[in-house]
Amino acid sequence: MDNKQEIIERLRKEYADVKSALVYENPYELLVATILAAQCTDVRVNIVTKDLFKRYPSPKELAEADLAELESYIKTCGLYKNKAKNLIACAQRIMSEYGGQVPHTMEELTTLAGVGRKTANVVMAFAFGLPAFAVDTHVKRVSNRIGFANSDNPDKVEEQVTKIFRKEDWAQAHHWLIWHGRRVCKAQKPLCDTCCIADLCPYNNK
DNA sequence: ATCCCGAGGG
DNA sequence: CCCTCTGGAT
Repeated sequence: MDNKQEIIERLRKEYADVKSALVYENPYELLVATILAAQCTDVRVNIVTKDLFKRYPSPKELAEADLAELESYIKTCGLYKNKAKNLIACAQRIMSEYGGQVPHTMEELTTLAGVGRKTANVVMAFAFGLPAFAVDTHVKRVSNRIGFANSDNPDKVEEQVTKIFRKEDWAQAHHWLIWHGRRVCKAQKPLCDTCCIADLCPYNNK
């Protein structure tokens, strides 16, 4: 078993129980929550969406939302002017082009305002169970440190990492890398002393 | 001061 | 490649 496969098995074991911090019932809620999550913590998103989805339970209500009112709901998530405008445009397009249903392909999802490659991959993987791999800042940082990727470009990281993990592991691998990045392989003082793959990691051994 | 489960535009 | 958008947590 080569080095990378051993790293994968250790991550699988270490984070066997973890799942997304953004757990939502349907594609609409996951899509909105993921848009709100840009440059914002998952904890803050979960607080905001509790009230948000009472007021806007489906794309229909969100498409008819008043901009200023929507902004007041999501203000604490940051980047709120962009997000509020995008959310309304996004919901309007879901109503007019997709019959009120969130689409499930990369091409369709990325035509929605505020939805880029990362958000589209999250929706495909976790709302529709499709083989997709989303790269966020944690995934990018950890992948580069452990030698699974060699780029600052998220699209390039996605391309490189998806070749290393088996397709059936993509959804879980996304969470392994996120949780490893948050708990251990942190941006600022990574906890290499207690890391489960420290002996195999190029970043720790350089 | 730095980062957070980014996207869009130049 | 660069920049801007943004409040909150540490």
